[in-house]
Amino acid sequence: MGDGDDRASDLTGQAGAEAATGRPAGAQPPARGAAEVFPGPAIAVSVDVVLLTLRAGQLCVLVTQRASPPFQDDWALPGGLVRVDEDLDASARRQLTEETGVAASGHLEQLRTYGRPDRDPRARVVSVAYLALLPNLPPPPGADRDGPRARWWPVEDLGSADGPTLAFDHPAIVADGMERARSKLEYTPLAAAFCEEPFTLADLRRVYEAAWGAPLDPPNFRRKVLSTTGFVVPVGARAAPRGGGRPAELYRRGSATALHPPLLRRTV
Amino acid sequence: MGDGDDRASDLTGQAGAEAATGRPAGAQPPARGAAEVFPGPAIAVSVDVVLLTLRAGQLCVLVTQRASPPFQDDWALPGGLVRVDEDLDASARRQLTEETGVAASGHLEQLRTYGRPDRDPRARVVSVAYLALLPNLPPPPGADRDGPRARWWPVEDLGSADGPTLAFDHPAIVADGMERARSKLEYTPLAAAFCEEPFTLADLRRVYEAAWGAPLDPPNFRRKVLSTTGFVVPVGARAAPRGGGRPAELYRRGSATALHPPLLRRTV
DNA sequence: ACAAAAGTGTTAATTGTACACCCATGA
DNA sequence: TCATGGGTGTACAATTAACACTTTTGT
Repeated sequence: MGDGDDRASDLTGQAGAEAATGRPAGAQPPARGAAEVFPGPAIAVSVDVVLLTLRAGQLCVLVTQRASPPFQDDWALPGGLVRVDEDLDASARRQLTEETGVAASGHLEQLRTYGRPDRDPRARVVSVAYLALLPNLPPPPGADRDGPRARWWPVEDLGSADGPTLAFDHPAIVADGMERARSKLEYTPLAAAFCEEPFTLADLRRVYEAAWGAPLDPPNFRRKVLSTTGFVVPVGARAAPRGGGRPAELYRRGSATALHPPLLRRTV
Repeated sequence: MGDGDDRASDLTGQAGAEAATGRPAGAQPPARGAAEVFPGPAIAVSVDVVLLTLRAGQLCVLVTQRASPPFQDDWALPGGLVRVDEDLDASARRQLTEETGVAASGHLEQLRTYGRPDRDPRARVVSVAYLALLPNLPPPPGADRDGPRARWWPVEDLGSADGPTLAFDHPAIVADGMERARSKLEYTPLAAAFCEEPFTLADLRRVYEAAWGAPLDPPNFRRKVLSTTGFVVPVGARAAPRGGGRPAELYRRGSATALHPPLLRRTV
């Protein structure tokens, strides 16, 4: 190992803390912050949340408009610095609620951590990205409040000219979040996270169709879903028909966490 | 949002930096470290690497024995602090090489980030875990050197009484790494990362059998693999037979990044 | 010649796909 | 009674799983 360069890089998970601080690592009260133990320039830790929902048959992502440089007027994911005593998951929920007023119920999972040294021009910031999925929310959350402007953008518009310009490395984060969501639809019952309970099988099918951009055969979809135990459970009631058509049966989310066999996309 | 609590938590990805520093965020040279921009207690960022390999038909993980508290004499994953100007991926490769002498070629991917506030008793450390897969390495890397003792442990022994005690939250990290590897075998050609080139289809099959703990039918496995374009490419030679039996054809890794259709485990 | 491992062939069972058809409702 | 969407039935295609059989080597 080393040829004299900083031993502090050896710390987490193994020996070496006492080399960095100059005293035995074990004989001290638990430190409250890393700065007390590891001197030198620090790295900030933040979370960013990719919140996806389904609105009018389109997959949409929540973004807020930046009020100041860098990337002024561009659009950014909700997020912010993690507090010293705060768990990462809790931080993601907090940022979502504080910044957009979205109740942080629903599905939330860690996506990936982004740490390119130049991803934020102001400082070294490592960001833990989260993926959140919610049913359609009646009000565009956080719009016309005095806080940052927040709005939904259809993911379809993200690359196009009339779409938003995303700040930082958020284009890559959103793309990764989309891909995660799309592929998790295949082998988990996650599609139901986009549906408000109770929902119909057509609601559920439209989630897949919006995410994959291809129509699915309703009869076969129905059989697939119902043959997977624990995907959905019937609620014993029917939806009010809207504009003709037989009323559909209603379901709620089941207890399954994985789909066997998976519900595979046709082409790739 | 806020009722007076720290606006600095609002920083990354949106407005608020100037609130934390007291000057415009855009009108300054790029900061070299977050500490200059965001005062207050810092969070340390580290990487930990779950390095898996196949030895004698058993899936093994590389761990080093801790020489000092906390968790003295327990076993820990190779890892350490990320440098201020260092990319996360580069840091993972560096730690692996410095600490265990393992050439960081081969597959390396980000696994997940672990950030429970109490996961390191010394300080708040957020750790970005990586998963590395390598073919069997002739010498137990880093063994009988003056550095930290490093050795392979069969993952089978991890839970048992005669197995190692893992430090910190490393049991969970290793478990997550195993599960990631096991499921990626299904839908990516990652199994070949465990094989030294050139390899036989029997070598490849043994990877699946070790990871999933169940035998696979050799004829059907062969057809599956060969029918997936880009999984493996024939090298045009035969292996030397070992102790009787027809010599097997040799292959090397192909260019495919995904398996369609996937190679699914029988039961779950 | 026999054992062992690689590789080929064949068949039955399972699963996926396409689409015809019936059901229940609003207009 | 027609249009619309929900739900059932069914035949065909594709894939998988199981295993018999042939090939090529070492002993």
